[in-house]
Amino acid sequence: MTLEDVARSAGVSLATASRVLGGTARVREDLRERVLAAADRLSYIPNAHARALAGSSSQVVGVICHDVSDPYFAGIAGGVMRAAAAHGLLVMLASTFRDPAQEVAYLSMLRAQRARAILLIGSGFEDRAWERAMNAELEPYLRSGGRVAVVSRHRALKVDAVLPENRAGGAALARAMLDLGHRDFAVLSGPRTLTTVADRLAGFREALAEAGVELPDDRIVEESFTRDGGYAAATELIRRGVRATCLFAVTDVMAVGALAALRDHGLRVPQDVSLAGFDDIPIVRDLTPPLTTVALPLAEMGERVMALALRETRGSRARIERVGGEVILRPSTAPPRRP
Amino acid sequence: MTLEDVARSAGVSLATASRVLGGTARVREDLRERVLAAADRLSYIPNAHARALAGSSSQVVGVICHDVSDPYFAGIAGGVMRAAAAHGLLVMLASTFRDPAQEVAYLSMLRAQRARAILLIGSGFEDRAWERAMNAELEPYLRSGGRVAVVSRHRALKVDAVLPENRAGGAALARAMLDLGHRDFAVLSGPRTLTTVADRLAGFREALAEAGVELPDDRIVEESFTRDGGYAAATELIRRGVRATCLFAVTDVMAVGALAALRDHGLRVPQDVSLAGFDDIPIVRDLTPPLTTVALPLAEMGERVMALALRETRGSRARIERVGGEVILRPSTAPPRRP
DNA sequence: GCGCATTCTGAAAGCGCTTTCTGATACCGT
DNA sequence: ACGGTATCAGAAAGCGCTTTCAGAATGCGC
Repeated sequence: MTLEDVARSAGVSLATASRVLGGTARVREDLRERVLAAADRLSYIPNAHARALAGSSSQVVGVICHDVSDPYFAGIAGGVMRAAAAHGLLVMLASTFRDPAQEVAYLSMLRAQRARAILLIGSGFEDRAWERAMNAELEPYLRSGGRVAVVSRHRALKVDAVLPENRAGGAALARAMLDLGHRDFAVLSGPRTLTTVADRLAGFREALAEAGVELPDDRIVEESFTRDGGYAAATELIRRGVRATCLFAVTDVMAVGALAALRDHGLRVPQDVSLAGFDDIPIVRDLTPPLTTVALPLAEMGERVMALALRETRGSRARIERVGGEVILRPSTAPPRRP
Repeated sequence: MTLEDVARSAGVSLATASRVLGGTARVREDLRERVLAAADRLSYIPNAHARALAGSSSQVVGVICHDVSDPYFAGIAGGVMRAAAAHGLLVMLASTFRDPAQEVAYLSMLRAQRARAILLIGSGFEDRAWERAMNAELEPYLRSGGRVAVVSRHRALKVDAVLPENRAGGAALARAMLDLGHRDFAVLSGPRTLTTVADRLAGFREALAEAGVELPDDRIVEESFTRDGGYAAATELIRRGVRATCLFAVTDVMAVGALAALRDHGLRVPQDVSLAGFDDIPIVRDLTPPLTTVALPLAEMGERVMALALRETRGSRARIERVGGEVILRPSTAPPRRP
């Protein structure tokens, strides 16, 4: 079933049928209706490939994230899909499972698909080779008219970005904990080669330093960026006998694991130790105790990054939108027990 | 940068370059290398549209689900992506946000994209018009060689399917609760027009009936399929003064909301009331108390439905794979308090 | 050293669509 | 009633690739 069939069945030329279905130009009303009727009658489905090839448009945007099944990315992806739907776009979603090489590979595939825009969601890697490879893909893509926007990347790329207030959020959280009276901290960290982690940690540390509180390196445990990573990190801290009154997990997902580990070791939150996370994924308010965290408007971030990628932008420079960073105090943090 | 440029730069014909890059036929070693070198030198990126148009392959599979940001779908989507990556496929993911019309629209878009396979994830709707529209899209797609596989649909569609043991799981859960000594039940239900809900409910009810236990309709509260829906449903039950000793939320996500509602109303789980869910999304084991539920291997379901869609299948009939259904007893359920 | 079978390469025909470009038709003023 | 200007339909040229089809080059046996 091709356009030609439709045209023939409607008794008009191929060009006219194309104009009607594409809405490209004015066509006399009666012809228009005949074409539409024919298309309907034959249940014609246009071939997106032929369209893209001839026209060079493409109704597809590509999204690359670390892992869709992680609530953080799932939340952002939800926002992206909503925005895409509003524009009649299709989304190609790829999970790299945190493998830099996969990310480059997907980028290249999305280029081959002539995606109208490419969104990179989630932390970049501190890795020179990866960075070079990414830029080698991105730069020609941009030059060929592709649009790129990112969430949570470092500034190496000169593209539009939605930037969570990682550093400021970390700092705000630290101040909030200091205000509660805490002086002994420990951090459950993800891989520090991820910019997101580095930023959150840096902000947290700086705010502590400003208050004259040290955060020695042995108070930072580095584990994978998952629930089990959080569990392992908290367990390790306990094993080491670290006597902190407040734990900061750099993501909520890790905090969930940490909470389980603390409970399993007979520590009560917040009576024995306070625990805070980062992201405000939906579930954390339903934990027991509900988790103090730094809020990020996940779905909105997805919508905004999509909007950035779609905006007309001939010549204007990269736009940065900062979001979130507000501390949400919940019962998982409390003043430290008087010794 | 087209294949022609590569061919010219390598000093071979277009056809030869195509054969080398497509791996379609044997090409003399030295020519092969020259083509590869030229492609690399020019950082050639093939045009997937031209490829699909000429060849009729397509490296893309389409996935339609209700909502990626829901942990249930996110988990399955994770499995799908993993399987897709293993086959070098790209995934177009669409969220319908539970709108049947959207589902049909996406199906049509994916057809236009000539997706190699289309996966429908999640409950179907009990809606004749929708069913007709879906079949009208699906049938020609299948006839044109497209592959379709589903997770959790009813049998109206004659396609490969991964079917969670909704009915059997509901029944098994009911029996487990009966074994604990419960006789007074209430159900926090999602829209019963969704086949998934209907099946879980039916299984649950049947098993109760077999034990001579009634589940009157006023013990079933129907709310939206979300955390807040669960909260609302539990609140409504409390408002009505229903004195059940065991609550069954038809999805874990609803159970999360229900747990919050119960706590907010001063009811302890499981001392005052037992609560069970369905799906075993990752978070529920970290709730307080950890939630009894019926396990579904989400990621595996994603991988299997992808495998079904990809298998060679000239002529063979639709294959059904049943998964999950095992009751996981956790502390959210306990014997009822002796009155 | 010749003929034939066997690879392998190149020319060319599409795949289904968009978009000039050209030509036909209708409409306006005078 | 006529030339000139808008409108609008149709023919045809690609978009970048795959894949026949036919022909060139190679290898083999005798």
